[in-house]
Amino acid sequence: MTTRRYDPDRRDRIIDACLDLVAEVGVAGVSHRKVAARADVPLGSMTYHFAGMDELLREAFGRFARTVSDGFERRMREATDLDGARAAVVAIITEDLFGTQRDLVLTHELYTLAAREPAYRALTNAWMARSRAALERHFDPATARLLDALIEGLTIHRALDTEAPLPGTVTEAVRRVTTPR
Amino acid sequence: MTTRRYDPDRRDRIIDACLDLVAEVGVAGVSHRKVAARADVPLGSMTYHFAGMDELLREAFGRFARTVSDGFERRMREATDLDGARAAVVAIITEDLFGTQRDLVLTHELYTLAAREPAYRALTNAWMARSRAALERHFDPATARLLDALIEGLTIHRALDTEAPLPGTVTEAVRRVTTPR
DNA sequence: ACATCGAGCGTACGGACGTACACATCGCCC
DNA sequence: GGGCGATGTGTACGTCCGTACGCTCGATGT
Repeated sequence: MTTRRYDPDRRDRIIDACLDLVAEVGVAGVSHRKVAARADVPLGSMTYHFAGMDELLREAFGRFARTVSDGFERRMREATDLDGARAAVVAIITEDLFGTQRDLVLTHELYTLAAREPAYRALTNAWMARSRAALERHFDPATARLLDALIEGLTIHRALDTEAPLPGTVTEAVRRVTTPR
Repeated sequence: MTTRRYDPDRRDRIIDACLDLVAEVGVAGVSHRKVAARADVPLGSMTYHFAGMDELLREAFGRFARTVSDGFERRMREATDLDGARAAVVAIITEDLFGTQRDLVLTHELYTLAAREPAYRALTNAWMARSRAALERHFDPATARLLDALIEGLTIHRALDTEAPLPGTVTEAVRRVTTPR
């Protein structure tokens, strides 16, 4: 029989399907049924593995945040000196985060949830704490904080503003912020 | 008779009710019925005044963006010199935007829509263009751009990060970004 | 070989949703 | 004053939703 009984990755597959779906149609557009179809699991599996949509979303965004955060940390770890660190920050802004529509959308969906519900804020807190810690390998705490905010803002504006950015803008921004006086 | 026939503000009331509702339960949680109940209009009015939820949301967020943008512009217009402008930017970050949970949530809801659907990106574009123009009363274009991004990032981090900000952080950030070398 | 048990599934139910459309009510013009 | 477009409303329909729950069937121990 081709029954699928015993399939230990099922739970993971559901989470991944959920993330994909959120990226496509937004939190507003997901339903147990759509996720189930996308993950190719029976509807009943949804309530079996997750207490409700909220639990599923929290796990999905937890995974997402961890993934992005890992990339961030790697970039910063690979930088060996101050200029390298600056370059890494520029790369994060212009390549990593701007790169895929998917990550952009998911990030905003998460922020939106976090803005309203404290449960999700735990995820954003952890994420930001990791970013700051990674930056503090190379910069003093106050600068790390500013840099983190700057990364956020530049990323958003690059994504949500069709106006072409002036070349060198990002590099210049990083230089200013990382230059105390 | 207490019939409500002729009530020219009805359309506006619906839009306001929609914004309130979005702030409370998110775009994911709004429905024609809930908006109608909140605005105290019959369900039929919804489809009568708006072609669909999308049209309503676009109008609602258009109004919201314009309102916030007006405040921003006023702040910048009232500043008379460079230091005044810097102080105005600090005030925007620490008072205006961080002030109310409602505005925070609505901003993110809008960004989320804009991240996925180009139709909403027109709104964010216009908003950002106005911000930049207002900043350019006092700063050169490149700096205005950076400042705008910085405002964005600092606001978000203040809102989504429970870690208490170091005092003077914002002031220092604005000083660094507005000091070319 | 087979009994048992619990993990996992399919289905069916009640409710909320958006929308279409027939109808009520109004302002206006004669 | 009374008929008639235009404006606005109530309702009913089909769709899709989440979840509860009884049943199936594979794994395991003997």
